[in-house]
Amino acid sequence: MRSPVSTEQTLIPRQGLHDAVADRIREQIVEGLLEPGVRLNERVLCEQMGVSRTPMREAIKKLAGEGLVRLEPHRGAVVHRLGRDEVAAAFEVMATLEALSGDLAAQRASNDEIRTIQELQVRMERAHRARDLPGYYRLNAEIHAAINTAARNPVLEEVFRSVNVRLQSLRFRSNLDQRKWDAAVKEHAAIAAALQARDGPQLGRLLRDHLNHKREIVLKLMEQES
Amino acid sequence: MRSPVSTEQTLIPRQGLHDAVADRIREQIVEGLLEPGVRLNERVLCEQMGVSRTPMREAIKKLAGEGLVRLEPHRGAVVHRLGRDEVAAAFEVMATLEALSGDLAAQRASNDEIRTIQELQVRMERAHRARDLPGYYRLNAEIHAAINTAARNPVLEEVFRSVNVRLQSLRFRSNLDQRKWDAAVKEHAAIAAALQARDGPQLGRLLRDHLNHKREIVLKLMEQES
DNA sequence: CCCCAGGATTTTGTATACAAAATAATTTCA
DNA sequence: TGAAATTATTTTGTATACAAAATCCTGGGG
Repeated sequence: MRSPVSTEQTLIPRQGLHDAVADRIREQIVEGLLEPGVRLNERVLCEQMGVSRTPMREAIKKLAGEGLVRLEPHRGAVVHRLGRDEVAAAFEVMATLEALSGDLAAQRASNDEIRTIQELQVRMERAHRARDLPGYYRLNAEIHAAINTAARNPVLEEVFRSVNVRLQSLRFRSNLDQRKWDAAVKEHAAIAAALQARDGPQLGRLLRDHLNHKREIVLKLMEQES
Repeated sequence: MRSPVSTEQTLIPRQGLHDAVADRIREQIVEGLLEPGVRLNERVLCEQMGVSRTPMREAIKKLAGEGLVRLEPHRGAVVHRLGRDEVAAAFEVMATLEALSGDLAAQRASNDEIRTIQELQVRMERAHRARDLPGYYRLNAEIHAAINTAARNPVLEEVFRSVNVRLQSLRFRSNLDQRKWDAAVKEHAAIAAALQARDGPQLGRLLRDHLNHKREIVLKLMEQES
């Protein structure tokens, strides 16, 4: 299924079993292993992960706060199902947050950060030419995250991640067609250029449009599937 | 073992003790009863509220997810202290979210909602003339919440509340001077007018500016106090 | 054959018990 | 006397136990 987890066990300081368990479940939700609508059975999950119910329940409360699961009184937690309207709503918010992120990043990014992002852009274009979709997605996410970091606004960063997590379970399966893919890469080139020029308003506009296009693509895909 | 819990048990449908406890603690933090920096002692809080540690800990995890407290491994939770930078960051995000909220509300609000907001505006102006600061704050918050609801974007609404909660502990003590107050009311009149005209972009701009002014006021007050 | 009533079983919600880490207190030695 | 070390106490972290609600299963009646 997946090579040993290797990496991120010690990178980010965990706060105990709560967080480790929450991370595991979140991963399973985002990757689709836990599908929307299914109920989280505490006993089963506890046995799977070899922990008791106390940290498990605390983890589930955390995920509920993130909006990944919904709590039903006396009936446990179910994986939240994103409807068309909610996806549209989330993208509306994301578009605005990305625009702010870009605007701020253009003002505040260090030259080093800009250089790094340009480099990521080059590597992403390379992945695009190689038709390496997973690599493209990874680099794409890294670029957006880097811009976000360069915006020097921890609240924005946190809110951004919070909304983004819910959408990630969708994008995983959105293998877009070639034309849309080419267009997205083109948009990213313009984004990189605006950042290089430190043109905040322009970068904001481009990112907003970029996200709006992404929204349309995802919504189309959702309607196809249903 | 313990005297009956008395108050507010049935107002809002709670999901169990977790949420009830979380609401109580959140209230105490927002109202300043639990000051920034203090450590939450589980035993003490449990005795105060007459519950066991299990729901208490779940509640604290929830508050940590909301950013109101910070979890320190093996040392418990401390009430998060908002520094100048973080307040500025939060207002930057809020300004953008309010702008989006206004833009969407202008497009999507029902005539009924607009009427209701105009009415709130009238009552707020009345509170202003009467120098009724608490009433003013309450109506002010109601107007912003109403605009937010009219925007018909549940994700935005949730994110908005999430960021707003952290700032509420500040605004409580920000009794502004008369001139600033007058200016804010004037801004609100323009906001109400733009909503009436359903001018989304204009309403967005006004709300963004309004929040930016609020930010300056709050930052000034913070610097005075320190 | 379907539906529903009622008890058995599972599952969540809450409380308590035990283990490990951190804090506080006390003793010992320079 | 003062500081370090060691022990005692408190506090958090985790596991288990018990209560109440919900689900499941079975049997009876229409």
